[in-house]
Amino acid sequence: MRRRSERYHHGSLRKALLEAAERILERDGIGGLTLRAAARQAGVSHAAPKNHFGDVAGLLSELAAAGFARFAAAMRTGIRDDDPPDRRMAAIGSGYVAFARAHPDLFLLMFRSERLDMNRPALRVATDEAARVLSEAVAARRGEAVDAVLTLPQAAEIAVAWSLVHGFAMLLLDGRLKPLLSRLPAGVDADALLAAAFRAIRRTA
Amino acid sequence: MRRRSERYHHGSLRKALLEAAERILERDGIGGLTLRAAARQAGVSHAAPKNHFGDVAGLLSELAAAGFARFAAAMRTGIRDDDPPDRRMAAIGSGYVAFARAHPDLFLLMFRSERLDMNRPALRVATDEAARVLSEAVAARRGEAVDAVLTLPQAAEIAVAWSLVHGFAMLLLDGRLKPLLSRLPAGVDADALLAAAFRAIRRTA
DNA sequence: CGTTAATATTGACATCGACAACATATGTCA
DNA sequence: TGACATATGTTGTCGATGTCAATATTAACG
Repeated sequence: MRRRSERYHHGSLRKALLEAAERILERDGIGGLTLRAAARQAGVSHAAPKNHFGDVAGLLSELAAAGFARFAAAMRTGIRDDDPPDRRMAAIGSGYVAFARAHPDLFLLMFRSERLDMNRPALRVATDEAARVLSEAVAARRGEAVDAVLTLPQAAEIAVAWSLVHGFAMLLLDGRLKPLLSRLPAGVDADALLAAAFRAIRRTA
Repeated sequence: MRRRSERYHHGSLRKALLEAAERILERDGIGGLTLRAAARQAGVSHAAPKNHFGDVAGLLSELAAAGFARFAAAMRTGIRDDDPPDRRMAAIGSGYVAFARAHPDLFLLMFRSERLDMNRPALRVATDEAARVLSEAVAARRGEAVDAVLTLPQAAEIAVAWSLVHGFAMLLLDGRLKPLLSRLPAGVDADALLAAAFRAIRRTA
């Protein structure tokens, strides 16, 4: 048995390519993540990824799908079953933004539809799972069961919660909140601003 | 005097390239907008844009700057001076999302920091101008003057309003709200959902 | 053991951003 | 007016990328 680097067949190239891709994402950002770069990082030829992912959208979509699975798990870990609904919502929202800040390039990739293939089953499943976290929390706060069909007020409450945390995360990652933060007293960072935003919403809800 | 297509010097190539770029953006989306494509569309050689914009980030940044100027103007046109503050806020928010829907690819470009050069003076000026629209409206609603330094509640209110409309617009453009909309009664579209979201916020504020 | 399918490599092509060298027009100043 | 410096465009090239076709190697399975 030859050393792995000399073997013609890798054995688990699919997983290796996904790990390579994520490493590149962390190191070089979204711009550095190319098919050929992933192949290099995994130590295979430039055309090897084609067998496992088809095209570049395939690789990115599978990576995004794995990201959404971890994303959903991260949002759930912050909540406890005996938390009051309001507190659960805030915990989920904080988890949403915390994940975006912890894995900024992965998060941006996950929401860059133009480079993804939303028809990939893995990606659909993963996005649905993540969306369910928020949807269930809103239903619980309203004291209603989760149903296939939504009322407009239900949907509006989901849209408000989701848009708020998503917008905050995107603006933060894009550096657009910097001018706002720089006009605040020293020591007030993005976390404090988000917490204050939650309070402002709560006060009026 | 030769016909324009035969002239060596274009005369107003900078403007022509920006117009070409915007047309490509509308027709082919962000992925089709390249330096060479803009040059082709303008009828000049592939290296001509270099003299006016330096690199690709330069062209995209100038295009984004022009977009932000129109964006700020669009948000302002919806408001009337005799409107109550709450109504002004809603009008600005609607204008925000309406612009994103009317010019989706331009909007996405405007917030894609990785492809922009935020150090370009024109872009800084334009983003500041757009941010001021929201900032002033929040100050007016709170009955406070616009000041260089912000209190945390002021900033939180700006962050809430901005994040809400920005998140809604981004999720909508990325197609992420489709599952939510499909679970709503027939006839409820994105506009209705946004209006309901504003009502939900207002009710608690 | 032999055949078929899966997996990986090599080589090629069109396109892109960037750069260098060169061509042409504009404008300025003596 | 005329020469010269500068701004504006063109051509050619380079390395990198995604994709495809052709080929080589291995695994799977009867």
